Amino acid sequence: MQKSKVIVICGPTASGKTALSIELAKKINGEIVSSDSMQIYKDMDIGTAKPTVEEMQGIKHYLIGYVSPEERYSVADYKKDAKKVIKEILGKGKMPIIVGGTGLYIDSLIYEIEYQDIKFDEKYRKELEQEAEEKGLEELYKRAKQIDEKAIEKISPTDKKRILRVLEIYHATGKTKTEQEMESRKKEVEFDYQVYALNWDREKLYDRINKRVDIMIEQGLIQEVEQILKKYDKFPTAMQGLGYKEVVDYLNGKYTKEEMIEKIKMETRRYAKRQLTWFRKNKQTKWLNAEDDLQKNINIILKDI
RNA sequence: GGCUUCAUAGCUCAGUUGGUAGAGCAGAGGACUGAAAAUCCUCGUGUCAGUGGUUCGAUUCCACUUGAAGCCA
Repeated sequence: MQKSKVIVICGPTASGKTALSIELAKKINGEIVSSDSMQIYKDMDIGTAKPTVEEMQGIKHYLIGYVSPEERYSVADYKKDAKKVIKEILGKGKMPIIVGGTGLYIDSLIYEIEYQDIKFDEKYRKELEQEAEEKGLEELYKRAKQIDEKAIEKISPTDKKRILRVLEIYHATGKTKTEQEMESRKKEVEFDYQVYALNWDREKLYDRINKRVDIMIEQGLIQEVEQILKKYDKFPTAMQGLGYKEVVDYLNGKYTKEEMIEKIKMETRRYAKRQLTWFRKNKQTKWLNAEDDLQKNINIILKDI
């Protein structure tokens, strides 16, 4: 049996993914599945540039604003949620369009990465962090190397997150990261993913990013953050979002408003660069010039389906 | 108008007792499997303001020019 087609539209932040995907969805009876690690959260609208109801033009969007900022969310959750939604859309006879900038989330789908059902061990994480603080990271690096020498070859001795992860995987499953990763890619990819990436001339993209940050501030990003801080009291991952952590620092008096705005712009530009590095890795991706007419790019996609 | 100080990477500045120079930031490239908007790695040639002079050799010393800052009138 032939696999169902699923469209994927990725690209750096502020590249015009939202507009393209909505126009495309209107043409092909599609529905949109977000693949954005920050848009999943409730009440974080302005800073994550969630599409507004008006922008959506009646096109159904999934996986946006459905998780509390107090919750911990990971790729494993995303993979499960996204697969469910894609099947639901296909079940209605519609075309799923995956849209977003979180490369890790997109890869979990297009490479059909399987995540074991394990729970996050808050206590163990804290123990490791404390140990890293007291004894130094080298200590943990050595231990991780004893467990999984192959995995550690690719990890820098200063990359705390990945060192901890090697230890955590072993602690939770008794397997090494290397073993776990081999097992995670055994399953055949279920759908026929057609991946497109949007890009701009670098300077133009940076210009769009800078302008977008100014607009976010005008739209009330600072007030949005204040409300979130009032409403919730823990943020395991949500406050890593660009624009959020910087506003929090500003509210704590760490910098002036102008400094904060410049910082958000700079960090967002860097983020866009990292996204491009990620998307370039997939050689099957078709690159669309976002500076071209929207219809022209839509026609390119239409030819493939 | 006079005096003083300064002019070095996109920016802020080191430095060379005369042998053509290096940090931080910015920027670029890369990695990435349960935090990923996170985390981490690599990368520094630039008429040393301009024109002359001294010298084997000047970015460094001298003169002039230009520009900036400060002080005095």
